[in-house]
Amino acid sequence: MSEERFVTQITPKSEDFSRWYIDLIRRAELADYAPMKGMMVIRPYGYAIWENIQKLLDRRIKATGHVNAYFPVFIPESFLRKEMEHLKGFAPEVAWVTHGGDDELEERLAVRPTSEAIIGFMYSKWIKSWRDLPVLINQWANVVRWEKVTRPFLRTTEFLWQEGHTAHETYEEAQEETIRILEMYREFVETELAIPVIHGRKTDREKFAGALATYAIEALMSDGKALQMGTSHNLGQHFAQVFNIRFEDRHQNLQYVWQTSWGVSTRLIGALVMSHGDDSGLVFPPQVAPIQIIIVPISVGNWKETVLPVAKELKDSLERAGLRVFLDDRTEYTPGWKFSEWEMRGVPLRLEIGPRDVKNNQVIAVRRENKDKIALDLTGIEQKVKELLAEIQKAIYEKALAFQKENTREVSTYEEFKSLIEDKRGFIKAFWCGAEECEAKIKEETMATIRVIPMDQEKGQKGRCLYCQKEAETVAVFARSY
RNA sequence: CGGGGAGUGGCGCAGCCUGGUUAGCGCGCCUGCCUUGGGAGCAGGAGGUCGUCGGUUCAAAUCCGAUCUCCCCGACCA
Repeated sequence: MSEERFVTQITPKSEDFSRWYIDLIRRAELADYAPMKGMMVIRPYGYAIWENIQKLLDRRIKATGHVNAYFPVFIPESFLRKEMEHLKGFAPEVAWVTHGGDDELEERLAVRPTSEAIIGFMYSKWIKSWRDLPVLINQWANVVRWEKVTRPFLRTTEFLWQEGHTAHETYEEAQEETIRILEMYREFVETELAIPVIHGRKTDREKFAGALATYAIEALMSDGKALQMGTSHNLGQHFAQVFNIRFEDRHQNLQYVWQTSWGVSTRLIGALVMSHGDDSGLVFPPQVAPIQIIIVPISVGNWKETVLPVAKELKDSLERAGLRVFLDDRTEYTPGWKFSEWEMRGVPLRLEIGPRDVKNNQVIAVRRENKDKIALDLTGIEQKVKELLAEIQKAIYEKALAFQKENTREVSTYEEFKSLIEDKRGFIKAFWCGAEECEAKIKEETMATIRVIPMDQEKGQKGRCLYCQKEAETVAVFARSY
């Protein structure tokens, strides 16, 4: 029954990818449109994923010495204006508060598009000595950017994220932090979200407004387009100079601090959908799945007396083992209906239990990602289920990795590049001379951009620039992107 | 922001061109019976100021204008 489609309200992925994406998000109740342009409601089933992401990432943020705090949602216009390069980057998408009640404000307030400015201001008050450094603060918050084109999770007017903001004594320390976080994001996304990424530096054209350098993790969605999943910026002393964040160093010299900032957002949820989902619906990796195990009792005969008590006991014991379990004992739906429904919602493992299974002291386990069925003995099932979930997590990652590898290609000629980007998309590795002009022309002619310049470049490699044919030493990864 | 398409019970649509009593259909929902190992069946039932505002008309889902929202393709964008 592998090719049968039980869920008919969702456009098949192969037919229309973006329609599939939107249908799925709404049908699976991850999110729904709000009545204001570009805004959405993250529904409980979707928010549960965010909570799992928060929990798993926050743990890592704290483990690397950071602490959480919260800064204001409003930022005075003059603060943003202090840093023109930064403001220019954001100006078109800033939402402004002009009135408090009926009274016009003396100064407009920006609804934060990001918090460098307000945090920079506060840091200037808090940091006086090298003994105050480093400052390692993270905040979980919402931000607003008035985007023209919006899509649920991928780009919405308001979104949730975490933003880390650190201040250091030296450039080297700040750079180390920038890379440490990039690596933390890479490990987090690959381990917990089961999405393989490439990581590297952004070109000047693509970097954060006001940063010295921006690094990013990028993943390939299953339609062959790239999605930026997290960024880490070395801000240098730019904001320190603007907001006068100075400290007296170990040799009694007054110096500007070196800063970083970094973030990931609810876009990660969109990435989960687009990386792992299939024609039957969502596929969630167990680590972040809102429900890891769905128990479906097979309702035949006097199942309420025979099957249901065993199912309840199974649920309790799995919950005691620390698993997220839901027992679907609704009588108004048939087992078959429930199978399809929970597959659509991406639950990684289904346990079916009927009278025959009760008799045999077993359950039928069905994996979401490959639909394999196996019988599991009820005795000691907690351990077996945990192992199975770990296997599923790994299998989902391996599948995505295989896809990424298949769709990462190297080219040497521009003709080859153009035809690949048109038919197959995916990541394309090619030499680039470093000129912004070549980058711009390629984008104009093919809609592909440089996603990152990978960290792991071979030393001393030489080739010719994809566009201008001049000698080049840098390989860049190109793709069409979201 | 430019070009194109679309808004009709919860969802998917028909009706609109050519205005005319009661706005249909499928799915879903409710009640009952019967069923339940891959989205069961039968019977009965509820639910819509046709996105919103205004105009034309004796009469507007239908014609005209404005506006909001969504989708697609571009431009823009950490």
